[in-house]
Amino acid sequence: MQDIADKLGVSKGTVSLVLSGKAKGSRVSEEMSKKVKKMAEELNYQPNEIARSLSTGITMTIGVVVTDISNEFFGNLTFYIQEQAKKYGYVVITTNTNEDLDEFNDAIITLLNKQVDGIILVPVDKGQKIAENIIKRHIPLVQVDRYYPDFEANYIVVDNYKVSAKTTNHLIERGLKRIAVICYDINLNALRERRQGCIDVLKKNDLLDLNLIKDINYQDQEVEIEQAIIDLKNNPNKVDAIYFCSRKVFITGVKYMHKNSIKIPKDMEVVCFDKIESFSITNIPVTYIEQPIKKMGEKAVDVLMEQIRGSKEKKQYVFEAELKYG
Amino acid sequence: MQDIADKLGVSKGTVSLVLSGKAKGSRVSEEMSKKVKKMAEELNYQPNEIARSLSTGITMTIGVVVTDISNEFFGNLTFYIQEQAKKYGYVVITTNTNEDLDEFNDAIITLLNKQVDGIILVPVDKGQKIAENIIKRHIPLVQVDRYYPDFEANYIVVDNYKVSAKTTNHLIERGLKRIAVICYDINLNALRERRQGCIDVLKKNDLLDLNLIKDINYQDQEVEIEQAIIDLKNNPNKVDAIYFCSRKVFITGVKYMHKNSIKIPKDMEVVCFDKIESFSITNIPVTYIEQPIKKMGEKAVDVLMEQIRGSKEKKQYVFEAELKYG
DNA sequence: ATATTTCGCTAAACCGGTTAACCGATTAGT
DNA sequence: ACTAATCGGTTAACCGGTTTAGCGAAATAT
Repeated sequence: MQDIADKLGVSKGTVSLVLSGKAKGSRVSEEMSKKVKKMAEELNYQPNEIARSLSTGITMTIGVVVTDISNEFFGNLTFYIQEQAKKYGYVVITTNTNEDLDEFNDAIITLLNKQVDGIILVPVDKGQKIAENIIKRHIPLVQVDRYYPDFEANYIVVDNYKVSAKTTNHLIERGLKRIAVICYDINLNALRERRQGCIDVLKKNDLLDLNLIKDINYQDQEVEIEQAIIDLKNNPNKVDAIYFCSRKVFITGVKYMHKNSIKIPKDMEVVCFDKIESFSITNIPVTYIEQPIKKMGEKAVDVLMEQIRGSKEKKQYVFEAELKYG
Repeated sequence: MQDIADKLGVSKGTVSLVLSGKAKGSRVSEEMSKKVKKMAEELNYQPNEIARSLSTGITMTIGVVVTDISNEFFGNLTFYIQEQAKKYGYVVITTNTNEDLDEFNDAIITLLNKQVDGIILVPVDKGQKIAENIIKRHIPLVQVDRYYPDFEANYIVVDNYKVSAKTTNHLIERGLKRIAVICYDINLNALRERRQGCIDVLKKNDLLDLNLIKDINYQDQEVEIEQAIIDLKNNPNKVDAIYFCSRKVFITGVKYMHKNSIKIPKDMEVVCFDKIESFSITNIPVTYIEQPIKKMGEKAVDVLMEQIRGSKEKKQYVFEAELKYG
């Protein structure tokens, strides 16, 4: 910028005004604007956005904190967030928590120090205190997929309870009676509601058998899920269906059903919370719940942008997930 | 920082030395260090990394440019890159090209202006000129998955030709004779080599039938893949197997095989380049090629870090992919 | 003709850190 | 006892932009 100014015999300020588009307010002559732009082109000037950020306090960067970007659900969510952010001229820094509190903390501290303009995050169990630091720093924040109940912040989620209840009802109407639920024991509303939605409907229909409700620890899921499957297989009364509360438990669960020669759907039917791209390559029938991932990602960015632009209004969206019959 | 200095009646420089850990060189007394740190704690001081970056010219940020982060392969790759970068204290900005040249260009310009310390990218067809801008700016660069042939830059890839040839040989040994190949028409070595590896082996065994080699346009893949499947089904001489050159063609292809009632493996066998997580939920047997994604991601970061730290030596790694029998 | 605006641009402070040069007071060396 | 090195810190320039206040000249108003 100084180079351009020197070559043209003008001041750095003038160059800045032209190049940042603030010359319009009739502050700089058309003629000078042209000259500056031409010289910038010639010298192949590339702005240093770090300097700009320091000066303006705006980094045009948002932080995204998800559980695990290699997970199909979060990969898709992040993709749509990125594409939408791009429309606003924003760039995103993504980080993974692996459902771990320390990693969640590190991610947030890093993002805050990097001076991101806003953060979209997937809450981690017991992480509310940590998330509050974001609010304290007055950085806009949007929660997706889950949210902390008594936390005054934006969120975008689906109605997990409702769709789980609906799904369970659907299974019961089809004549299935002994329905198992396999769900992470993570104490976050999204998972809790999926589990509870089933349980409540089962109870109402007098079909609840607590032996069929399996809670899985995220870190030990491989072994615990296999054990759950074996348990269900050995249950004296035949189990009719298994409701898997997320795609990861589903994949692992079905793997062990195959391994233990449980035939789908002959022996048991399966339901998966989340659509999996490769359902289309498998020939087992699976009932699944499809979340509007694209809408969620885009809305998360839209809400975040409103907040970045100064809105103080808290937005809390609950989308409907769709039940698809396999 | 100035606040801390004022409260303590010392200079900003001293505070900086302490907080940035450069006080060790016996430049600042232990006593003063303690006081500064304590005060920093009390005031809940959080460094502004943007300011630091402007001053040092180091952003501790790397850029990653992939085709599409929601794709399982790139999602995994990005995940391992992020985890490895974290170990170096680095953060990553990810962007998607969707295999589009303009988006590739935008991504790179954005990253450069954001002053990233290095870039890991998945090349896009015809993008070499664009990628050269990175070199011109003296920003370290590592290509993954593919690379531009006459481009003096680092890369991390697998031996696509070799494993494709090996796979084809394996199919032939098993008695399969009419082997089809479905591959994107993208003019990048990775895809070309996968295709050519098959073709060469088929030719050598006098089994090559060009009608069975299908080239797919990335943007129109849905229709073109379906057409290819129908073509193969209607081929007067039964086709024994289809080699799909990437996971996305595979998923789409198998979907249309189901739709057109082609039984796997009875009617045709299938081979997929890339492992898919949900192979485990499907009961069709699939031979697949597993790339060492984790190693590739980690190595990409390691090489990039070497370059960031000043190494001028170009590193070019070719890993072996593994053939897995379904 | 003089006062007031407007125009087009410059000067300089500022964002929040880093760091090289420097400086006075001790300590060490001969 | 005099010089040199070390210690513990300060000062101020610098990174590369943005932005406000201001200034001389030209245009307009009175």
